[in-house]
Amino acid sequence: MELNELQQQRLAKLERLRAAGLDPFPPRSHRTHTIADTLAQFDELIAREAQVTLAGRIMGARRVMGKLAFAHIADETGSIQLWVSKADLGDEWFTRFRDDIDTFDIVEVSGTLRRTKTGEPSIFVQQMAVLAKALNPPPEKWHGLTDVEARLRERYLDLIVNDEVREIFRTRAKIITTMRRFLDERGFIEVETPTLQPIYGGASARPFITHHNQLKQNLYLRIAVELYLKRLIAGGMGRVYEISKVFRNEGVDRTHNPEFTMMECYQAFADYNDIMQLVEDMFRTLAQEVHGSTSVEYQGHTIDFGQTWQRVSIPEAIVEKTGIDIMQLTELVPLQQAIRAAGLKLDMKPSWGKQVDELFSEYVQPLLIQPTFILDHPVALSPLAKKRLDQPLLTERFEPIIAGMEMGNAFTELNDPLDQEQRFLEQGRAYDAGDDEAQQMDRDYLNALMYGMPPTGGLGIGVDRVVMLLTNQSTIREVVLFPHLRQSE
RNA sequence: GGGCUGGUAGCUCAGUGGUAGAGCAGCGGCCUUUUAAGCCGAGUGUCGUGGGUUCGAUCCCCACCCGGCCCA
Repeated sequence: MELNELQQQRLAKLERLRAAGLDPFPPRSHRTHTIADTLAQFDELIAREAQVTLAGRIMGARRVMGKLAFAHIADETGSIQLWVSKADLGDEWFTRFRDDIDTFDIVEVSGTLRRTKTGEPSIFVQQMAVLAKALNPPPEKWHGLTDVEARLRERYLDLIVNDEVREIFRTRAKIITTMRRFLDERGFIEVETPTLQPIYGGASARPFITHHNQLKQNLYLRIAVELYLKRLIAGGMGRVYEISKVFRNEGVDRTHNPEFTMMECYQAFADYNDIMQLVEDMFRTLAQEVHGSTSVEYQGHTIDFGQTWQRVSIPEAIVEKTGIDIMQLTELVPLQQAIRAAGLKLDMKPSWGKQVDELFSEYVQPLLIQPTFILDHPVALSPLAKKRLDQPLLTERFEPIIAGMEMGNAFTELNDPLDQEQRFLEQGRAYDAGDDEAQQMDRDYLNALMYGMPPTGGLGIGVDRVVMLLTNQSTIREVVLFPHLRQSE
């Protein structure tokens, strides 16, 4: 191990502790109270002159003044001041605290509780022990650790010094717990389906490929959970859900990480209208649980989950914002001509469906701040969704959009195996034509549908984006503990 | 992938074609009510990496690596 000067100084202190017969990494702590419990019961503990033993990391500066010193320790529940006097602690340990114990060391202290003259709750330390010597020094005490790259590469340090980061991940856990309880209470059964899949499907994305050595078989990391969950619906499980990582071989930006957490749920004998209701209820519940209110501040906007969401079909929304009527321009070339004629700055796409998607993503989606269901996606973009009976070019599909972000995807599931086969074949043609996000033919899934799958509503929610929304973060990397970064060495 | 921008001490940052700086932290000394404690003293480096130009490069040029912001 190559150590810099500061690390070597700390190592020398560690060796001095060992030389004095102390274990710098003893196997266990003997704390009697967490810091939060201590503070909650503070006056009562003072009244009966209780001896408490607390454990935590020394945070901030140690303020040593000859025969008296102050410091703070923090555990996972809070922080408290140490009053360290030579008289109480004794010469040997006072000197040791001054010379061989550093900021970031994890220590155990025993003593009684009092307030200082400024009223700050403190433990008057009579005994001290080292629980874990820190060899790495802390970052600067006033500015802290702010460099984004350093924070993410050493997320553990970020968590030690940045309270708000720890708070984001507490909230993330609460969101997932609440989501799970919400679904459990509605009779959904949580299931686990394969991460390693011989055929990938359920979304338009490129997969990661891996290899099973013994089977001599290539496998894909799942890009979605969808097709396995619908096999379960065909199998008679009426309501199922899964919360799991999915993997998409795509770039990294403000709203994308190559692995992310997806919640998917499917409900038999429901349609996409029922699912819209479910989404409204779920987000209202999440906001209420996290913020105690149905209204949420996000990046300067107040998002209101207290009322029914707006519902706008894609064709209507596009006409409204751009004047282009995709229902009148149902071929690629005329649509692109209209886009040029309207002077819109837009990439030209290889198919009508992709062009509609591009038009929507650029000129409509960013404007949708309040919770909105965007409805009726083109069939060409929705190979797993049921067609609208009245408009066969469109499907019974919706995407929940909040703060300009696509939060998920849902539809009335296509359960006709013959139509599904045609859709897969069409996807295959798209793939051959160069669309590397097109879906694969899944014969086993068709086989499941051939036993009959009830009319079903399904939903996928990007959990990370929900966490962004409810923790007011503008980038996904702030809500993922270890977001993907290139290797630094 | 493109444009802009950054990488200098453990951290936060300044800086210049002529032997590299500050604050904080750390180190030595003094100090029994501190809260970014105070006072005195000494030290800290692959200036992202590799080439090039130059008498001399951290600085100028080129390539590359790793970030950030914006665009695609």
